[in-house]
Amino acid sequence: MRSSRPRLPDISVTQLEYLVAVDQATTWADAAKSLGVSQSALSQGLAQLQRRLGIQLFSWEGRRRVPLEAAQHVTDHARWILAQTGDLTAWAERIRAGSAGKLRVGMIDAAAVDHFGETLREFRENRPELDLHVIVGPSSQLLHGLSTGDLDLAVCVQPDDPEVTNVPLLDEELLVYGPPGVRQSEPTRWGPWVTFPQGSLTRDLIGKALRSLRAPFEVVAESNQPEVLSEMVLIGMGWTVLPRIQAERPPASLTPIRQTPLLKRTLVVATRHTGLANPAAIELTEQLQRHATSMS
Amino acid sequence: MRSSRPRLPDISVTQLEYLVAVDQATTWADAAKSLGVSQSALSQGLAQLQRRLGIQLFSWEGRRRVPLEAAQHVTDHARWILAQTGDLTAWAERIRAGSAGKLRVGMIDAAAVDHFGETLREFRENRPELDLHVIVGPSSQLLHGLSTGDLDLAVCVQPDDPEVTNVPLLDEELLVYGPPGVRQSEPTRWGPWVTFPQGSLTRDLIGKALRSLRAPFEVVAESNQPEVLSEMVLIGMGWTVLPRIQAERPPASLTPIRQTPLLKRTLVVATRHTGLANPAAIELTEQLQRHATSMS
DNA sequence: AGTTTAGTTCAGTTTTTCTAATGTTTACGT
DNA sequence: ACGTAAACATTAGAAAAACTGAACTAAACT
Repeated sequence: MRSSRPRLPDISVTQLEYLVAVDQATTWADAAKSLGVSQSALSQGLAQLQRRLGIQLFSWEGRRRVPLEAAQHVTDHARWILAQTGDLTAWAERIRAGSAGKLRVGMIDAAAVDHFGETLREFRENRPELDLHVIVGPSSQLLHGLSTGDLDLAVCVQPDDPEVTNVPLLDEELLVYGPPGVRQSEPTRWGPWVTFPQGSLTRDLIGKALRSLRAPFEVVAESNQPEVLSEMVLIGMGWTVLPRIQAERPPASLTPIRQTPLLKRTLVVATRHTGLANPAAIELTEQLQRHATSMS
Repeated sequence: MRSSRPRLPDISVTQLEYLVAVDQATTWADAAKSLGVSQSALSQGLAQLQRRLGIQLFSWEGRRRVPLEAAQHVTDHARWILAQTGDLTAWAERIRAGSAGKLRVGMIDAAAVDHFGETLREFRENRPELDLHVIVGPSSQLLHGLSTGDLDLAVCVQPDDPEVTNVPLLDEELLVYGPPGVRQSEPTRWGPWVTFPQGSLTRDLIGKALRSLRAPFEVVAESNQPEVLSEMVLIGMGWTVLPRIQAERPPASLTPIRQTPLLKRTLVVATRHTGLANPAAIELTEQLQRHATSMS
């Protein structure tokens, strides 16, 4: 299993950065500016990348370049590689700085507010030297942040993504809530629904659970904010499915249609699996696990 | 979640190549030769890498350089990054060549010979344009090959490695075999054992299973080749645990101590999880799955 | 002590990548 | 329709990076 690779054609990290930048900016000139290089450098760099890979990544549409399908694949992969090299330099930085450094954490709202607010506060308090940054958002966004290297760690709904390592923290029970005055009835007569937007992992779980009960899943309103969903249920827009902790809390407290949960969702700590783990990330994970088990 | 990274310090792919080359060669001069560059280039490149990372990777021992502990971590990570960029260029090459290309497959002996020999033959026959290369070895070696980018796909014992995606193929039952003439007895009186060498995944499974039966696990002989283990049992060296298909086959056919299996091991298809999958790898995986299910 | 070995350093060259300026094509406004 | 702006390419030259060959240092052998 001796390697002796046939020497990779030198695709440079810089060129991959160009590719990602172009994907995020509206125009190549913008992308160049965001990287602090000339527009010419970016243009030449991308041309070079195409030559080295030997495939076309962009085509023309009027006076602007549009990514071919191939470009999207390469860009995704490039993001991943950049995240990895980022891990490498970040790790080196930590070694140099004697293990303090930076930790960027993502959390879904329920985790940040209801389950682990206290954990987070405590963690931050105990490590004043750590540059801790917390981002709250839906799971899908957090996972994207992980894969682009914008986050080191995320507490989110358990994903089905092999590119991410996850360790379970706790199970949350989700119940069905209807507008005030609605009484028990068979699932087939439930709905319509107000719930999380498309792309939400929790929405997918809810959809699956309802379908397996033969309940219709017609969605009439969407929001990522559970408080908004609660309000909509209260004003009679429709039904929803939420974790108890989010639904049965002032100011818009709901009462469930039935006490038995519709489904459970598992909250996990997700990370890029890297051999070069951030010690702060490890400690936070351990602390989260401790708090999670002490809660259940 | 806009990225706008702080621009990575230019860790170059070439420098990472130097690092793994140095790790594999006995001397830096050798490493340089294996890459086809001057020894001076390699020396300067590594010096540069240390400066960019800001940490020391090597120290002195007499007139030669020895890797510090940090170097090992960085090297492992570098291997991974190189494998990923390798995937990128390989993918591009496939696109260019109209989806033919190269596929390097690893298999453990039982898979290559007993379970999937026919599958492999058929696959190769149906794709004469494909440059297929098969390597047979123990699971641990195959997994290492995956992580270094030397293999695209491996059929091996299910590993516990988050860096690798695996899909189960089939379960194999492993039974306990003793020297000729030995009769049934309680597990505490089994052994001594001839089995796979340290580091073998299957050996670990066997060790665990035996311990849970309170059977002693004293090993008196080791080999990666099941035929060798069989022979050793026949000449009375000790006991062993093997898949039925490998133990009960001429020329050295054994009979099990008891009919109930000691444990099951799961064979899987393992790959690096890359968004840029090799279509040939996908097809082979599917074919393996079909054959596996039709067998059970 | 003399020679070989392992790796560094230096000077000069080649390669790569950059900037600045200019060129080309398309879109837009009046 | 014509001038102008926008989006990217191209070119030339400068700057940076990477490489080679040769000289250099220090340890290890003989």
